[in-house]
Amino acid sequence: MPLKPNETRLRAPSARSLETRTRIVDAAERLFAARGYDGTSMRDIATEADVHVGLVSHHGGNKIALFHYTVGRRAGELSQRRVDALEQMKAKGDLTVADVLRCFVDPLLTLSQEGGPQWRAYARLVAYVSADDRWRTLAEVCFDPAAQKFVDELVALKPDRSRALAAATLVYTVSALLAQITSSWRIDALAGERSIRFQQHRKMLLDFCVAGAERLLD
Amino acid sequence: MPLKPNETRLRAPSARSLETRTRIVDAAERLFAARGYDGTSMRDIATEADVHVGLVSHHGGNKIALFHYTVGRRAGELSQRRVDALEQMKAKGDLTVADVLRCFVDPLLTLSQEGGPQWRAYARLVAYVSADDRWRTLAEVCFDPAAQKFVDELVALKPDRSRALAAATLVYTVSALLAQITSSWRIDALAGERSIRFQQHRKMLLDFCVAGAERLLD
DNA sequence: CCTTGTTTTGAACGTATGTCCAATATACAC
DNA sequence: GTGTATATTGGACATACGTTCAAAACAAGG
Repeated sequence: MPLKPNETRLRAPSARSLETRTRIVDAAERLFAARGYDGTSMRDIATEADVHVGLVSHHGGNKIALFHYTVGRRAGELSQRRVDALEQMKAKGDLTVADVLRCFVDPLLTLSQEGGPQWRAYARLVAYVSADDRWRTLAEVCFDPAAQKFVDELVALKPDRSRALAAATLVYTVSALLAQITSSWRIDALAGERSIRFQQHRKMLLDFCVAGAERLLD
Repeated sequence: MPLKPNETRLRAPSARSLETRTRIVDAAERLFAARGYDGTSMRDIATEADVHVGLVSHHGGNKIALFHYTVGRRAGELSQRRVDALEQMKAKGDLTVADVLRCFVDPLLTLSQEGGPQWRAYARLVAYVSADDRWRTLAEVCFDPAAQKFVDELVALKPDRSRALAAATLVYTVSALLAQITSSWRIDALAGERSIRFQQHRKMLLDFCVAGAERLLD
């Protein structure tokens, strides 16, 4: 996916230029994730990236193109990790419903926790895009292909159940996953405890979703 | 909760004035729900309400006050319906975990489907506020008191389990509920079916969440 | 009808926005 | 070095924003 569409160049971008590009997109990622599309101005991005305003347009195209690129940049890697995990699990032997959900949930959950601040920001961005109807087609392009594969896998595992049940399972699981990423503080607040450990959160999330999935599909 | 704080009047507002107020807040509710806070301008609201720009400020105060009021306006009624459902269920006999979740989920789910277009918009607004960290304290004020009661109820039902498990149960359930409201089209899309019936969606949601809750709490 | 308080209008304020363009600076091929 | 394509700067553009205010229209009590 090109940063600017129809970009015809005679020379390859310099190393410095590529670094600037990255700084701009990283800044956009953080701000779009934190404040949303409308809450983030091109000037905010320029300031965050420590760069002149015109440069944001020069490297990222107009605002909406930059947003699309920012969302799409890591979408491929995320999907790849999910599908890879699924393939590896399949190679090991027969799949269970729990395996399928784990392969879908774990990559984003782990990256958001241990993939550094940019992946943490990106996970929030995924939640933002998934929640807003305005980005519906963008979300379909970026995330639905992988999601379809996982629904297919669930259907293959439980061929006597309707596809609607598998689809609902995945959507509820995604929503709980994104809630875990964006609102784990809320669980802590309602629990009256201070910052429950990550592995405990992960276990609760997977237990909840696996049980729900088995109820719908068994 | 007053629309404008510290409003000192010598006369009661006229019927026409009250109707204008309602038109403005209803318009704000629709637009804030559809486009978010930053995506909605005061002029958008004025146009949607078919009213002069200055009137929005006059009736609603500044933008943030209007937003707070819009979110808060139906929060009380929603919480009341939830708590009422819980009390009625308790009066009937011993509660189950499934009962508690149903009492929490059903009011918003039913209102969003059968409460008219304004409640449908409000349900989306709740999802928007719940998802965005920026409205964290607003969400706490509007929704946490009722949520706490439901966590308390789960804890009372399963006193040997940690409060963190009950809190996680409720957060995951809320996220799935909001996903159901805002993204049921996504379930349909992944399922490859056209508009599954509301009652079927409701049953899938409750089955999923109840199973997850029982796994975490039993 | 006239007074008084409220609702509505019209229009302006300063500021922020996205986008664009001429200019300068930089990097690289020859 | 010289020339050329790219990267960066500075600054402008029209438009949109939230907010404010004086004046006009309105409602109601005396």
